[in-house]
Amino acid sequence: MKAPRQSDVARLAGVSQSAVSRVVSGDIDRIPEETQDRIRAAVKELGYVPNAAARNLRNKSNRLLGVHTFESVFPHAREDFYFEFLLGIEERAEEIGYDLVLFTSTGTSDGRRRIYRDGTNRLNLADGTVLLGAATDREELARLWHDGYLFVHIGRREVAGADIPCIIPDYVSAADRIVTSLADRGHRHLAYLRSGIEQEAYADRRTGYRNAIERLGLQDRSPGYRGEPGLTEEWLGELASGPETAVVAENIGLAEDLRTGLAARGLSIPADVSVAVLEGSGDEPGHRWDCLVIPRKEIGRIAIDALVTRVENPDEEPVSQLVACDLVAGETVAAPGKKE
Amino acid sequence: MKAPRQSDVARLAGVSQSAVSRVVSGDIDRIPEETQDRIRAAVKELGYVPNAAARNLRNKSNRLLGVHTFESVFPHAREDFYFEFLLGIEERAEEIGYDLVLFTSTGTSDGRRRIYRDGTNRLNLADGTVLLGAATDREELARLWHDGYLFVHIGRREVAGADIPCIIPDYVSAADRIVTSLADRGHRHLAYLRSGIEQEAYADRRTGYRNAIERLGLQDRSPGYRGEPGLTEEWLGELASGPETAVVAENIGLAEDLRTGLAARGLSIPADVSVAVLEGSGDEPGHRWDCLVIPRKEIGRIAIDALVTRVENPDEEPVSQLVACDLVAGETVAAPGKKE
DNA sequence: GGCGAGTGCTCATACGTATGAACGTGCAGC
DNA sequence: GCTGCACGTTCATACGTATGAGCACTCGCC
Repeated sequence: MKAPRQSDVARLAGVSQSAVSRVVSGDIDRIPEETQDRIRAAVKELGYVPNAAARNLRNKSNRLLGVHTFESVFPHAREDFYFEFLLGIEERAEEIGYDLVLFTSTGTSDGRRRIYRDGTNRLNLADGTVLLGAATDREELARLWHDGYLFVHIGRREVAGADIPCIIPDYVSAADRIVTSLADRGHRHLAYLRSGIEQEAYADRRTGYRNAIERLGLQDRSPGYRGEPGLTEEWLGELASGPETAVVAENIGLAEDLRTGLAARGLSIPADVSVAVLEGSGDEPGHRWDCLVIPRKEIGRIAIDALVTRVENPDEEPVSQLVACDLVAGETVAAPGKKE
Repeated sequence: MKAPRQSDVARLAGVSQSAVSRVVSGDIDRIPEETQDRIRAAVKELGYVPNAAARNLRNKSNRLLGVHTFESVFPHAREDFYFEFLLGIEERAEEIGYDLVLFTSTGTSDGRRRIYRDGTNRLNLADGTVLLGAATDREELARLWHDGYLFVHIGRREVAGADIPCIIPDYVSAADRIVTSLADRGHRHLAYLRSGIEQEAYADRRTGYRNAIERLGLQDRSPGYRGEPGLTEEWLGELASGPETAVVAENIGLAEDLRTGLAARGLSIPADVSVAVLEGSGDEPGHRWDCLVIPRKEIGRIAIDALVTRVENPDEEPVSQLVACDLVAGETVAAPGKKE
């Protein structure tokens, strides 16, 4: 009942184990057709299948790529956040013949996931790993990098002293282009509605916004991208009474709040104020925001390719990649409204 | 730069490789605290992590569970079909400290996935595998079983000569209860709307339906569950002119078609005809069907538990499990209508 | 003092594969 | 007939781990 080995096949075919190994793994330069056939017949008869663990031990490659998130992979609240990335990851892995390991064994009781646990890094089971998720643990990332482990991260992550290879949605350019398109529509006075999130992706949004404002000589006064995060009454008041005709919001949640707040003041979108959002809106019901589109599936595919490149050329310097985000027109941007 | 091995740790700690092995794998009965500490310190200093392949080769166990579908795991059209199963699978795997391998390397150019490919069964990399999906390949399933590979299948699958261990949504009972509830509402003449799908899950629906009809002495005349599949004009005609006051449809698609067909004849649901569906309807927009609920997440969890039980007790007879489906009330069943 | 029972550790081996080196054989060329 | 060479095959080993068996030593007890 035990699985047959190469030596079993060899005995049946009347050859040595190494001959079998050569045939099953394709190193057949010096093995005549006839012997090959005999070996293949024996393989078939015994139902031999190679032992992956032994192969891996012998070689050093697994054709196994890891996927690690610091939260549950199949997510609950953040469903659309991960899902599309995974789509691309799976699709590309399948195309190039790699399997995927979902690291779920690293869960702790508090719902977070740790890579290192009692000193053990389970990730080393795979040839390399794609890391993703909002809740990245910087310390672990740094340690992983210092250990020389092969990985790429989806989304930009900066850690002092480490040069993390990332696949980065180009928020800088997207934010710039969104501001530019508002300017093209005639808006000269903008406001930026920021969240409380301090993360590279948000820093990039702010950079892109600021760049465009300065380059185009637009006005971003109060409330401004430098202000306090969140949507306060004070912020709304300034916006309502100020000259701003357009708002750029960091994410959909903020934009929704903004709509409510404006409505309470008798202002509507986009008649009075145009609003663009620096986040993909997906297919949520309700108004269609003017926003950017993160090509998540594409990014997943690129991440796999980048990882495999690293796996196959371990000595080359890792390199981060920018991925362009498209802009999508919605119903929330118009020419400057009556407010002006 | 190469990953440290137990022998490296051993040298540093001034002990033998086997002592290191004993400590890292917890066999410490006869190793004093002090030595353990020295070894652990060395482990930490070198950043030693066990080599999964070697462990697996030696042990035969990996703490790695496979997930194989015969279609793309992260699906496109069938999104909700797989997704909830995966949720449960991941959740449970995390709880019990196993990792998951998504077998994506087995894709063929035609979009299907094969387990066996040029004689190699990639699955044997994992300790065991959860198989799921509508497009199960019977032949591969049989071969897998005959090879003694450890797996469980989500959904009932029968293959001649093999006793496939399955986690089975109890469609028999659910269909029975749906008919019973229709009878309780006063319906005596029912019709069954069948799809063209010939699969165990549909056979079970039909069995449950027939059981209840017979047990309760109800009438299922034309068009009946034995009839031709699909919704034909003829079928509709018989229904419209016959005494039936309720229809049990095999799936949502059929039910939607039925609604359209009835409307064309001036009949509405549930005023004229009550309709219950033998499939979960999810959160689709539109009318809320009276239907059953497949506890997909729960089934995913159970599948993992069943698989792990098999992995840990390979000698025990594999056993299939039924999982009860709840019924959910919608807006499509009422007391027998004016038609009667 | 001799013996049994623990304690702390090491030795040696097996798991299944891949592969460079080596070996034997037959044949062509001088 | 000896050398060189291509061909077909096998030998031997390494990959990193786990573990039963075994060794050396100490302690307690009669």
